[in-house]
Amino acid sequence: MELASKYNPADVEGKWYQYWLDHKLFSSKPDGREPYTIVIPPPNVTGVLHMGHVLNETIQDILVRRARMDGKNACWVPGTDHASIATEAKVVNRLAEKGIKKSDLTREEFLKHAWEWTDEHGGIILKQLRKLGASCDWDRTAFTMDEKRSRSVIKVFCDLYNKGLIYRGVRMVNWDPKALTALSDEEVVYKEEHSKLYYLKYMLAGEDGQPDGSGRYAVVATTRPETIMGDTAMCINPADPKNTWLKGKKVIVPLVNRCIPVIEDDYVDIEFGTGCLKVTPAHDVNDYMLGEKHNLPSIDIFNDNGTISEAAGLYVGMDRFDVRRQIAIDLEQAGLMEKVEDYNNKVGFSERTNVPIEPKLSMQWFLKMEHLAKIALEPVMKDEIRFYPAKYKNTYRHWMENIKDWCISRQLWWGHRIPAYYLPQGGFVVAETAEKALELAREKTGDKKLELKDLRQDEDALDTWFSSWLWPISLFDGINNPGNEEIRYYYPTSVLVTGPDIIFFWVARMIMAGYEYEGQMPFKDVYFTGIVRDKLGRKMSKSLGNSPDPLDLIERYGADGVRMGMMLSAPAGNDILFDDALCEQGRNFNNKIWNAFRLVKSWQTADAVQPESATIATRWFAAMLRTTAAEVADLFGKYRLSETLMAVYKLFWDEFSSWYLEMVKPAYGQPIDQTTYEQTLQFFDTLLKLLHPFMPFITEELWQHLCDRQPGESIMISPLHTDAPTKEDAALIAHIENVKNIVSGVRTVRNQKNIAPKEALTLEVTGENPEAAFDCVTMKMANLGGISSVAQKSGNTAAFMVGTTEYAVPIGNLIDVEAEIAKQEAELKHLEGFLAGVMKKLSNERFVANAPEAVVAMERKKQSDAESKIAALKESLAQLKK
RNA sequence: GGGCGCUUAGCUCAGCUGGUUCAGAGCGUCUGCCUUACAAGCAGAGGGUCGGGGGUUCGAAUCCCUCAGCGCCCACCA
Repeated sequence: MELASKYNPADVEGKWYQYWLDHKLFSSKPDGREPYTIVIPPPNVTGVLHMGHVLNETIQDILVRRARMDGKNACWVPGTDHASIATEAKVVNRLAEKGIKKSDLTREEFLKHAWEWTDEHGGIILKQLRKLGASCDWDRTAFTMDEKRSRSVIKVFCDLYNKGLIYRGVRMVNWDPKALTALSDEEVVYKEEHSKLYYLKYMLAGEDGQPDGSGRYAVVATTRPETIMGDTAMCINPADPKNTWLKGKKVIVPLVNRCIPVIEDDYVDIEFGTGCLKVTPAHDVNDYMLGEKHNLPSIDIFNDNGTISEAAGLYVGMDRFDVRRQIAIDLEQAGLMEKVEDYNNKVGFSERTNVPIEPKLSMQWFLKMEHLAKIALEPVMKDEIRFYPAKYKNTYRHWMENIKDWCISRQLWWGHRIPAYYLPQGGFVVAETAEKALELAREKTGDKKLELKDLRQDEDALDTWFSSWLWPISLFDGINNPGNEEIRYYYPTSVLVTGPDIIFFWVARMIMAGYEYEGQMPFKDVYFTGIVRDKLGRKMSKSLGNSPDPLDLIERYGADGVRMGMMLSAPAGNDILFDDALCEQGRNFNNKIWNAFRLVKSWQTADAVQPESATIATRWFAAMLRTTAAEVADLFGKYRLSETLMAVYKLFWDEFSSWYLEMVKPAYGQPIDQTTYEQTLQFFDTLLKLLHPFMPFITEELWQHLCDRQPGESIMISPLHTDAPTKEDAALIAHIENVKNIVSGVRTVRNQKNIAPKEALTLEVTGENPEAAFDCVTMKMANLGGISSVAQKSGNTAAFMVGTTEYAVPIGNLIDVEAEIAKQEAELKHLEGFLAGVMKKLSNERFVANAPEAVVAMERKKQSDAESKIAALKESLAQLKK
């Protein structure tokens, strides 16, 4: 078999992915094994793969693949989200391009377009995931709006309604004037804006003031002068001395000339502006509260699209921002504007359409959250559900403890339609189907002649998250079919991998639904990833053009290379500074593995006795492997994946390739003994398995080549088994660590003296040789002709220390006495300083008295070690100076 | 305004309940090598006193206080 000297991912990735699919290796069914379940955070159905997905899905795939090799029944369920508002916006835009307005279509016609769009673009992202190597059980692919999921949503809505947790009412909500729908509080993003603070004159009514600006007036500071048409009161703080004169008065709204009362409420901040607040109950949350409290009328001056309504009387039909500009001019001209100041304030924007939201009174459906928050808080605080990193527990608690009711209705068509049916005689019923609704309606009204056509279903759809929050349950049909085999087996899921930005949108609500509908947590662990940024720390964005196309990266570096690049810098919860160079490192590592494999497979075997150096090498590497495998298992348990990868990386590159393979490598053209060869293949097998979760493709390719495999065999389902490290392992590893240091010492001498690696040297050990048992390894690795113990090293040597032992390489006339003296004197100085520090500690009575014995003993050992090193150095220097 | 987190080598980060191998890793840098697995490589080297200040302690990167800078989340100040 011929292997190219460079690994080419394109040759193997597609092949093995198909192989895994063909042999159904991703599929999972309940059985006697321990389940390991992950549900994918469903990407938007019409979305395309971006770097955030790559991070998230790579982590999930690593966890799932590892669990599979640990002998668990791993099930990773894929799917997509209908993303109500986002998708509807896309469809609306697309129709607009064709010159079609949404308002010209019926609901049915619009939905037909939406489904076409979904069928056309839907699932592209899932196809892209396959390129990454994602081992999802594709047969389970779900959609939040497919039949089962939809039925679950409707059933849950009805249930919550019947429990009295869902209600309908007129409330102040966040209105998106572009999407023409209400939003939940979580969908509003506040941004700092440079705006103006306008100081408006409100003339006193009656004898004191005149509408033309002469006479007495009060000044109100506002950022939104365009809302004055909705003013129904002015409010002052009763404790505000500078405004007492206004008590009980009436003022005139500028331009509008409406007479409104001055009310008093300690809500008003005396320090802000003039201490006078205009009250617009229809267009500000706080004003709404004031309006309720003081029984003020409410004038809704906006249309749904943000233009001024008839009710305003002025500027009718103009856009809200145009009015702001115009009214400032008009106020100025009327002499009713005292001044304008620059001002920074926070403005709420719609998360999806990015237009400023308008607080608006409207009839919406709400879910009461108090009960749900209560059942969901404790399990997280008590670590029954563990957050990684744990700091998000605080965030979670704060939200849960300050929770408000969830506005779940959206004035959209793309989504789950609210199953409420209005009756001709008023009122409504809530039922899972129209037929059941009719039954209920007949019961409720006593009118047996009611027909389906008499009922009118609510036009609104549900918030997208009202389906996502059921995801871990609905994927196993636990809502429609409670207690079924799948839900019992796979639920609760093992871990949720997601970003902290959706902790409220999704994570918290899934926990609520989990306890409400399954009586237990939806997942045991939550792994919060960071945000993927570019190497300068900027968020990736289309406008900056700093977001690489994942598929392009895969083409350049291979999927394994990209996965590794991503994971090299991905500690849980920290932002990821992504750099192509990391993928390059990943690709290089692939190549390293590839070439190590080529070396091993190039060896011819012979029926020969295993050399002692190889015996030691295999014993040592076996110890190394056990030790690292244990470390890896531990790190996996803590979700410290980048560290896990680094541990395996170093094991393969440094320990296996640079040390082990060199230790056992036969001379050029020579065969290797059978024992060592088989042992090496065994090591390779385990190494590939340790690597497989991180780099599935190359490991499968090489594992298949490692020995003859049967069709259907695969590394991804072959168990990873390693023994626990032993005490002897640690001792052996420590010895070889010394050997490595000795070898490095000799190599440094070679480097400094320009001695070719081929030229054999000899080594002198002053005094007893502590690593004599490993001399054969030292000799091979450092290319030494011999190692001898001497009482005193010979002249013309380059010396170095390992531990407390002095080693010397005779280098004949290559010696540079001056340089050698300088080097040793520098070391001597350093050691003397070190010893002085140790002595200071030991001469401190309080240290000796208070510190634990072991610590004091350690200092004593440091002292004696330093003293013996110093003695050796002094002797060596004396000799050099002769 | 409230809360959380961060500040350790040029870069990205690890250092848990204070004391052995505590000043580390990877990358980058520098030097020498095309040595028949790998130049996407090999061998070697240099580099920080742990943001500033104070405190607790026999002993602090590690605990406490404080200052500075950065980041995130939440909040109705018009």
